[in-house]
Amino acid sequence: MKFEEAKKQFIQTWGTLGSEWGINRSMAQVHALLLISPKPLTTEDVMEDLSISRGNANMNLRDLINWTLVSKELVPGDRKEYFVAEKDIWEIARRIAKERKRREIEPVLKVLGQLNEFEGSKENPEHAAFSKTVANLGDFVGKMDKSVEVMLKADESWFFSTLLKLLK
Amino acid sequence: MKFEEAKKQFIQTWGTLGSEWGINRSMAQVHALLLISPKPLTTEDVMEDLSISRGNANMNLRDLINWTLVSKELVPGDRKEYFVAEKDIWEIARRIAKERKRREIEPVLKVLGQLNEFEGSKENPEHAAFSKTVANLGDFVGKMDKSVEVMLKADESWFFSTLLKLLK
DNA sequence: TTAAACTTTCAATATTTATTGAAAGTTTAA
DNA sequence: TTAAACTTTCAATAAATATTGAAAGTTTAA
Repeated sequence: MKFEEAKKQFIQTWGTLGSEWGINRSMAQVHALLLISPKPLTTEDVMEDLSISRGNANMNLRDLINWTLVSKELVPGDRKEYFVAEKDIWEIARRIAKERKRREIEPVLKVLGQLNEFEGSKENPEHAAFSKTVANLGDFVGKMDKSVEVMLKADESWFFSTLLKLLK
Repeated sequence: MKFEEAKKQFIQTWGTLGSEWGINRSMAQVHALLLISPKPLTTEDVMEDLSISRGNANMNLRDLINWTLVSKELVPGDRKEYFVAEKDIWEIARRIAKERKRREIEPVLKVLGQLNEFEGSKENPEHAAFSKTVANLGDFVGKMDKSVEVMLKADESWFFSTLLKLLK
């Protein structure tokens, strides 16, 4: 396989994976492009390489910056903004986990807590089943939340070695 | 909060979470509905409770069955099909993890493996950066894949206690 | 200042994804 | 058998989401 083909396939694969995980395809592709670039890229570079519009490139770069996966970089003597991606995969995973914890897990945890205080009677099977499910889920999501905290505090080698040495 | 309101909010919250994770909103809502139902439900029950069409209800129930999160149940003396959800949250998590591993992680792992065999030169910085990123990602995704395997073999109490006792 | 270089915004449009509902298909009781 | 009860399919439609590109906004060098 030629380099150009491999590059295309990498960007496309990462885009597909992104959309399966609720991330906009273009954003994942811009990320992929920056991940494999040895040097900072401009908005124009991104537009050309991915054949997308200026507005689209700009928006996705801004989103990636919000996710703390990409940062702006200044090149002395040049007015353009350049962009670089964090390259350390473990650091990327941590930043994504941190954001999703904050944006998704925590709000759900809050709602589940509130829902357990509804006015119901133990005699009513509907109410009883509801209580039980909400409590179990709250418990589980709480553990997931704590697990992500462990991951955020850990370093890569400790985290995986703890898990993996248990697998024959 | 009254039961009916709590129920609505639960279904809505689960639907939102689903769509954030690349799962169709209706499918997550059907799942939520079955999760809190003390008894098996028919397609009609689902249609009415969620105000969705027969086709939609049928499709999402079929999808949930494919994900092994819901199963058909026969009620003697009744021709209708009834549906029940797996209620054990840990079991649900394992089944989802198993499916996503198969559908998403494994294909990506395969592609990343192939991409490392592209024809490139060490001298070319583009090629070198590409190799490095692809190799690092392959390594990381491989560890994720193994971690999911650990989870699939483990039981809930072991899995979480191993992780959580490390968190003060 | 100012005008060129660059970035951001956003209404219009295109694309993708989900939903409907009626028709076709299947199963079962009699 | 057959016809009623039920399930599935799928083309049409609606809804949600992403993308465009031109205009507005901002920054900088001179």
